[in-house]
Amino acid sequence: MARRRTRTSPASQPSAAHDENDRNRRTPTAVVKRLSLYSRVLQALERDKVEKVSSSALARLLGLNSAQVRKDLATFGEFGVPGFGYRVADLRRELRTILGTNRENHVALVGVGHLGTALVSYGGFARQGFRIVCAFDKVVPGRALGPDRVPVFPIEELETRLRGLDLRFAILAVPSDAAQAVADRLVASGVDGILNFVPVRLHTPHHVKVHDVDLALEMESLCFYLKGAGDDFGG
Amino acid sequence: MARRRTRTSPASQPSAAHDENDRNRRTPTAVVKRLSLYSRVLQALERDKVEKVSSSALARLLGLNSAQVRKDLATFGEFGVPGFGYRVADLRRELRTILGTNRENHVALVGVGHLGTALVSYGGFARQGFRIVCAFDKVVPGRALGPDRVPVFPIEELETRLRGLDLRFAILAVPSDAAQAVADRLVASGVDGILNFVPVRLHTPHHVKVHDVDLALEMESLCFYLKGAGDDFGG
DNA sequence: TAGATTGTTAATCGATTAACAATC
DNA sequence: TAGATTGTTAATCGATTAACAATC
Repeated sequence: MARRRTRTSPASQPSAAHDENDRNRRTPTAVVKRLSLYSRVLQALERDKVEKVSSSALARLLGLNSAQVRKDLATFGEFGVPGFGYRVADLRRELRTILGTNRENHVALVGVGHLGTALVSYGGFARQGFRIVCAFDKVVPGRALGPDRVPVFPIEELETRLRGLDLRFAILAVPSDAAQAVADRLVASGVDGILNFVPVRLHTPHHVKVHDVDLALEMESLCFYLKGAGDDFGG
Repeated sequence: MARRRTRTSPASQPSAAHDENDRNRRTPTAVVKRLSLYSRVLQALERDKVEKVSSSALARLLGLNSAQVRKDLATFGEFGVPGFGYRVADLRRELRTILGTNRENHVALVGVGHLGTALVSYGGFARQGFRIVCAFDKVVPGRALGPDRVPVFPIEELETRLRGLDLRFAILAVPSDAAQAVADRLVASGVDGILNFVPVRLHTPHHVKVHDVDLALEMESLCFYLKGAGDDFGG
């Protein structure tokens, strides 16, 4: 586990625990997104029995620069072997540990409308180990949801149901006018990560991480790049 | 319509049409996303009968820097009045024109699984003028989808059905292994904007704009920031 | 006119990339 | 050893922010 190179200034290192939390907080979203991409590519390579991969091969697969790949990976340790590359299985395991996807993560869903219902059955979450274990809505449908028969509880029971669950994630897919109130209740129940599908800026305490997914906004961005590209060129 | 300030070098302007397309292609995604956000905030302000807004008020509402707001807006013209601010209705109209959301945009949906079905009924698209006018799937459900009764056609009919529709957007929500083939057919049918929900990097001609929405990736990013923030602190 | 706020320039900050010594 | 590829430094590029003259 010894480092191959000495640090420029070993004296400047704060305590280890503080160090890691700090690094996690400070790592830019762009880097984290790329880590997830690497992780997924490595999953495919491992499935195909590829044993080693170089930064330039990874870069090519994802349309990135190889220096960027090396830099991203080197943020968290020295996972490669100079002159050789990275061992696929090892690197994948490291990345999953870094991302926290090396174990099953339980998630609550609030808002069982069309989108919420679709998300329960969405295979992509399960594939990365995210498991929706319970759902809440104002109106409770007669039956459990999706292939996993996820139970749906009335929203009034949010606090009591979450109490024993040790669950830190929630997916928010309620109507706009309910979003802030529900978010407050989730946070009070110990949730500190919210994947927010509601087009509203949520106000939450500092330690809570909100990730917005705004489908209409994605559509509008796309629209911008299209608009004009082909108008009125009487071709 | 005269500019208030002279350009540093008026001679350096290329032809107008080339100029605009070029600008659209070069405008960074981050700026475009913010334009959509401004547009949405202005929609709310207009609904609340607010007539004027300053860059600093907009910045506060969205958690941005006021200089950034002014710079973003000034990219496309001089929409403000020094000493006064921006007229809400005017600015909103300008932004919608820039984004291309000042008119109804027709969209095709390919892949009517859980996610596709949810997207048809998702109110957020309709609210910004995006209308899903037809859908395609391998398996055609017995009935039309959602409140608008969107017809679902067999995927074989993609080319013939799209022929007369003057439709430039598509939403892709098919299984991973079908994604590239479907994208190719969409492009061949004249689609040049794809909102891609499939976790696969699509290869398309240069003029086609693909926007990836990767739900599992968003979840993984969130997971990174959570992991570690509270472990093992026997509190 | 005095006060306010724009559009823009210059300074800062951060992220990407090129280059290369270290090393397998 | 010779060839390859890492981790890292320094250079480049782009995006954000501060500051202010222009102007309503």
